[in-house]
Amino acid sequence: MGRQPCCDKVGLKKGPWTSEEDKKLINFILTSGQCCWRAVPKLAGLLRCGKSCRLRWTNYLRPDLKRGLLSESEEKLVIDLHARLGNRWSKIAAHLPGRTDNEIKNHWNTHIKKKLRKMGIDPLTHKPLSPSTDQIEQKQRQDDHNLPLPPPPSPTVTEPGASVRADEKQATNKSSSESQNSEQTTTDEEKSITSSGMGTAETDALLSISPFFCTDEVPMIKPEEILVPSAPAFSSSSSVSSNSSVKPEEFSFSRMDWPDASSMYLWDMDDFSSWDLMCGDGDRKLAIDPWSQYQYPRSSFEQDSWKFELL
DNA sequence: AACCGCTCCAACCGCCTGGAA
DNA sequence: ATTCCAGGCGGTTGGAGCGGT
Repeated sequence: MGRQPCCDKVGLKKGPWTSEEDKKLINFILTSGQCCWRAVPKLAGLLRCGKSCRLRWTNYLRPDLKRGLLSESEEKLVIDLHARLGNRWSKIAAHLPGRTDNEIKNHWNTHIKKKLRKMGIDPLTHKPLSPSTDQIEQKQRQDDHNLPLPPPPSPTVTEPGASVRADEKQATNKSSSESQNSEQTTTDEEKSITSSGMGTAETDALLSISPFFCTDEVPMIKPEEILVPSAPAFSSSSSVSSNSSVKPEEFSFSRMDWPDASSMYLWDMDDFSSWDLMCGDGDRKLAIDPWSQYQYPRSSFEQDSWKFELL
């Protein structure tokens, strides 16, 4: 028996979200809280499936999201966590306030993997690339550059047609199964991983010896500037959506400081500069323009009765 | 200016999991 | 014990943006 689709897909919109849709979703979530995602599109007046709404919210619209490239320290933490947890991005994201699993996954695939390879580190095993792995990586680079491949070696040496991706998948599965096998220990490991405890000795050593591991293109965000929400309703992990019924009263924003106004290029100001949704009751009002936290001085957000907590 | 190739990331897809009935 | 459902998760893809020619 086949699984039912998560929603009736007939007539539903797909693809990039418009600012109008974002507004509707944000307005709905902030006024009604996160309830049954399947019901959200209908209640919010969106022609989207609930899953799409959930992803849009958790990966992009959540007010506690930190934007921009990962900082050096965050990258190190991701590398360290990946060495311990494998491709369990949501678990990794849980250790990086304001980051989503999707974001970390993308950053891993587009930046960190390459850096590690340049450093001669296998991004799957976090160990120095073996000669055989080197061959695979070379093949990968050839693939990347669309160079013609040499004829496949004998099947006993390397699986013909075994792409790096398949290889990675195997490793990922292996990693995953290993992780599952060691679920008990993983939990313990996770307990031992904290934001302040970033970087295993190996990772630090690798980072320090490599001339290639350059994070200078990354805007620095000081760890002490990272704020986690004080209300449990908005944990930084992607599992936040499991918390149901977030009421505006329970909102607390993390502070996302940007070095200067030039960082605002990240936002499409044409889309959002002009709207100003408000919610709340009585005197307690909250500007729910999620971007406003980047546009206004922090003091703008400390003057109301909303809770903010600086770690 | 036009084309091409590459990079990056938002969004989608399908499977998995846990809880309720 | 079984089925169904909603949410979560990880892998993959499509297209916008950018730089090079």
